Amino acid sequence: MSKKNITINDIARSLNIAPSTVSRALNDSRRISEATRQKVRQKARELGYELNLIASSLSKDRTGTIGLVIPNISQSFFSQSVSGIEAVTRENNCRLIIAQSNESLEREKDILRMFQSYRVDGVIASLSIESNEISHFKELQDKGIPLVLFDRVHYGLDCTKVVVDNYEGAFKAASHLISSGCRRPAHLGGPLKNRLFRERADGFAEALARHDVPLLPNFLLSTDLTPTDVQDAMRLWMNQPKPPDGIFTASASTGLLLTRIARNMQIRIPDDLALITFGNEPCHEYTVPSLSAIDMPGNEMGGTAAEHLLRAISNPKTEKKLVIKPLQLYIRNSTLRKSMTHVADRPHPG
Amino acid sequence: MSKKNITINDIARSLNIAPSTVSRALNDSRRISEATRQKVRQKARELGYELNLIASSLSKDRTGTIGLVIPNISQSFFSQSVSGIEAVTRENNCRLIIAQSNESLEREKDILRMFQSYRVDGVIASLSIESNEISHFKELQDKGIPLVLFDRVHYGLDCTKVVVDNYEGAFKAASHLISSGCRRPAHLGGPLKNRLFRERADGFAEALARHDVPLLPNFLLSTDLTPTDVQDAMRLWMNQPKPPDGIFTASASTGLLLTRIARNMQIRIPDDLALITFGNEPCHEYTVPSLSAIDMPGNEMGGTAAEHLLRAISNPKTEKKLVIKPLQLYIRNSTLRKSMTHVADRPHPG
DNA sequence: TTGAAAGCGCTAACAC
DNA sequence: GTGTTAGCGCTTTCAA
Repeated sequence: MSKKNITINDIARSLNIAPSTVSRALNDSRRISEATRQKVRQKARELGYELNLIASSLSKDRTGTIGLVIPNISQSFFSQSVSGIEAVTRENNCRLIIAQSNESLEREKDILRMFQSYRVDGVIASLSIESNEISHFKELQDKGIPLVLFDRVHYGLDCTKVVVDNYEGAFKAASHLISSGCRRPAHLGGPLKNRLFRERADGFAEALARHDVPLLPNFLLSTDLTPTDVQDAMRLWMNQPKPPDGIFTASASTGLLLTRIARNMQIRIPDDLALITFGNEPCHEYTVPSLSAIDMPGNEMGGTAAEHLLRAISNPKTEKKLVIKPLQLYIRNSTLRKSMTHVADRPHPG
Repeated sequence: MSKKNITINDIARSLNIAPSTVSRALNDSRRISEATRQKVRQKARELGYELNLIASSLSKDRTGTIGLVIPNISQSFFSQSVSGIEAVTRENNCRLIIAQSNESLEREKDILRMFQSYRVDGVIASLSIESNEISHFKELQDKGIPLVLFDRVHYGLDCTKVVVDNYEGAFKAASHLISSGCRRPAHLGGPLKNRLFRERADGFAEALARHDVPLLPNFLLSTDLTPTDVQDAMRLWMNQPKPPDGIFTASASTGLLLTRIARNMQIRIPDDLALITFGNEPCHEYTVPSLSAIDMPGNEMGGTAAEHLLRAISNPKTEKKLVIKPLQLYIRNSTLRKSMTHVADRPHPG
């Protein structure tokens, strides 16, 4: 029973003017008299006219839509990013298509194909774990579609990238462990083929070196951070005569898992083992003890990525930048050791 | 430097056939010879042709896109729903536009307008808290756009709705409190103008009645569930001579808040106070104690909603249904009281 | 089975 | 300022 949609032709006819005039009136063109502008807008409201974005897109060869690919929307970092991106796109009234790669390269390729078919004006992406190969992004760029990467970026792509200083964040985290009294800090890291994890590992190692704390054998692990990996790492470490007294993990979820494993192993945090994670989930405040973390400014990173993309869309010659966002250290109870003051449970700052 | 996009005309020209033939070949029409079909597909691949969905949508008057409005993607229930919906839409190769209302009615209206402009083929929605008024959805339906609601539904709308049995879930939760030994259970509920919260409150009350447990004065509160409300409720209850010995909260996040407040008030869970929440967040497993919950099958609800919508799109005469999904009780440590066995920390079933 | 032609609703030259 | 006209890339009659 769908009422036929009202078109500009309907408005034109009922006003005895040309469709193009209606279009101009509706688009706030300068070459239109105020009188007709009013008249048209009035009639449009009266008839319940809604612009057909599809037709408009086809003739303008711009859809006003940007595509977003993220690995997984349920990680709070990414859902924050989405909010940041949405805020900006909305402000510039441009639409957003979101798709999850679920960490699959195949899916990521599919999504980009879909975006191309959709003729999105630009793409924002955070790479899947599997994406070592990036030809699909290159193809996208070859078609002239602007691209901005954030967080999980690939330096082989010539585009604006919004990242955090993983090295510095890891350095901060490790330094914090040390200043909390840890003398045997360990790092549970991600796959080193990934630059992001390499930087985190390097920052960790450098902090130890800088503070004259020895990096013990096996105390810097690189794994895929699956639950099994985490379990194995803990077993390996805790079965040593002298296990670590502090752990810096390369991902937020790993930290949560660690609290559970530690509890089951009867290891007390922070007394036996301090813990700090790269990445901050809301849940970090609710665990016992609450978890210290390096917080990644998802909202802000998303916003910046979107701003850069919009700029690149309106001016393809826009310079490509590497934007590095600052990281903040949230100190909670998981790194407050015996000797130190206890911080009452409360929401983290900001 | 954008390579011009290849069109079916390019293919047609280079093959010396008509564009319409190319279209038929590409769309697996039946009225095409296998030979030309092959030829065309071959050439298309060769030239790197990608369908222009915009043009296709305009001429078919179907976009193959459905719009999704949810209050907030960062609640795990909703991000699960998104996954469920995505799985189904993807299978039927149809695209998804996601937008968040952020619990704002104004924003929700905006989004629907945007969806109409986009000519989405259908809409799936979960209402914002503010959406008592639903004229914007009625307008959508008047334009012939199929609508399916899930979880946060409005019974004034004539459309398929996918919900859980809130009454029964609350009944289960309260019964569980009672069988865990609570004799003074309380309910921290949401705004009663909202049917969903009314049902939860009713289910709670009924369970008490059924088990001959008295519902004490002020032990069934209706609030907006803001952090302040939760704080106030706890103060009210705990200052009583005989405070509750078990709480059933109407939302998952409220439960998390409660654990913190309880800890600060030196109230032990579950010994002094058992706790169970309507809604289950991943975080529930990591709190100490872990939190018992009524789990809402987000993934499944989303999937069902999507299936129904697709059906309604392909056949507008499809019967509108009320689908009620079963709820599951996850028993964790927050309701395992002194007398009872301790459940080791581990991932919940399933 | 294929081609020719019209049209989806809008925009943008180009005239007047 | 406004109208005329010609597309945007595809689908879909209708003929052949």
